[in-house]
Amino acid sequence: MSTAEESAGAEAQPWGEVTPDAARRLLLAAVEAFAERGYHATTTRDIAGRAGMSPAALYIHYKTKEELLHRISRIGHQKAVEILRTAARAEGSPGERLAEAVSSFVRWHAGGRTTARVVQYELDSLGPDARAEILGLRRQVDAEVRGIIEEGVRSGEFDVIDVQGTTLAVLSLCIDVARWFNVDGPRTPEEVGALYADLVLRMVGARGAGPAQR
Amino acid sequence: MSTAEESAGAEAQPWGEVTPDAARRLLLAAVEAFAERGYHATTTRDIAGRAGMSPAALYIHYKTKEELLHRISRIGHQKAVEILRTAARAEGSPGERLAEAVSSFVRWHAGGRTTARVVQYELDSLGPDARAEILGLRRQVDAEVRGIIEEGVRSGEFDVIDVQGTTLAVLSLCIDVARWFNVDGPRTPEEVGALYADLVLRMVGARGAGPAQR
DNA sequence: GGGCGCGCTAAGCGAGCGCTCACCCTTGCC
DNA sequence: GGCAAGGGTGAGCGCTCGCTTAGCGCGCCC
Repeated sequence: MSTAEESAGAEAQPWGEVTPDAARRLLLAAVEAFAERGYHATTTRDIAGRAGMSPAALYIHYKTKEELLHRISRIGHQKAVEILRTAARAEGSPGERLAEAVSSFVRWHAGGRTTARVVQYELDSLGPDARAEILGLRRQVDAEVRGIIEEGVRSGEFDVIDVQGTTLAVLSLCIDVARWFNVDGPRTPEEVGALYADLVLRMVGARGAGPAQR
Repeated sequence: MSTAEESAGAEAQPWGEVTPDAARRLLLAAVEAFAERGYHATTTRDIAGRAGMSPAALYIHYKTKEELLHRISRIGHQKAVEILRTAARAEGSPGERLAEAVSSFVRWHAGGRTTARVVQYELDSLGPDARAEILGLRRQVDAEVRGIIEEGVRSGEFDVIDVQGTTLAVLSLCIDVARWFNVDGPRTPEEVGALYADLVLRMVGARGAGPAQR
């Protein structure tokens, strides 16, 4: 599996596990291109060009253009699950863990916006088999967040009627960051993460949430 | 055909203003196709086929494939502005108007998911001029929601630190409904609208929000 | 009732697509 | 030095794309 050099917040080398160096450069170029123009509008010539290689070089490392997207999507989703799982299994109250889950998840979507865009918005471009595999990872993402919220409800710290609907809304809020976040905009990923953590605590009716209590 | 799906959202005649009948049929076919596969993955032959016409017929009513997207995007954004403006200018407290704005906006995204998908996610497929025009409409959307929140803050009914950031989050939450909503899923557009209105009132710290008080 | 214009189609153009293939370099092992 | 192996390239295949053009049928006005 992955090396244990993981620390919260900092993605050291996101694509370090892609082993032949040329394959990693191609994958990185594909992430950029897919995020910028979308999967279908990206040509294999464009990907190879960004990686400084000829169009044919792509097919030495990947069978098809779709395999590139599949690999990107799988690695990205695994990273998402890992981020949420780390926050969910940390110590602290459900409110603290939910805040940490949301803020780190948002930081990932804002800071690695190119990757997150591909991961979250190009799912439909995958074939049926690949999509089915990725949907399994998405269910894990949902389960981690739902778990924290359920715990908070059980302990009385949260006040939520529709747990599944609220889980969906929380994830939806985080994921949509990848659509609108602008690196040149006025907010840093950290600021958005903090704002969103506060908003989510309010959504679940966490005792002590909001600025009025300070 | 699929015109029946529009009835749930109570949109009377969504594309009534598109005047030559064949042009409207082509536009409707394009909305379906763009929503299903994305703009770049949709062929002009597919659009014409869905409308029951030959590929060349498209170019009698539209100069290019992009003009179709532009028209759809403009009409859709105008509808979005209209929905929010109606709610913003209604009578009632800021909380009541914000709840109505969110629930009707969400109902539109869920009930007319095909249209909303194209409107919200295919903006980047437009050329620079068309995109600039649409971005103007988006600023109006933002201004309507921000206006309600500012009013609630001024009157003391809401408790919000970052008005612009919260506005962004509220709109983001509504818009992302178009990504995940499933017509065959367990929730109706009305249910999602009601849930989201409640969540948003909690986000702005509205006095009296949340189920505990009900 | 003949000419005209409108809405539409069949056929096809040039371009660019995903992908393949024959061949060329380097590298490392004997 | 001989040579196999594998990463890389230039050229190009078959195909489909967005879009164009020549022409057809038919309602309408004089």
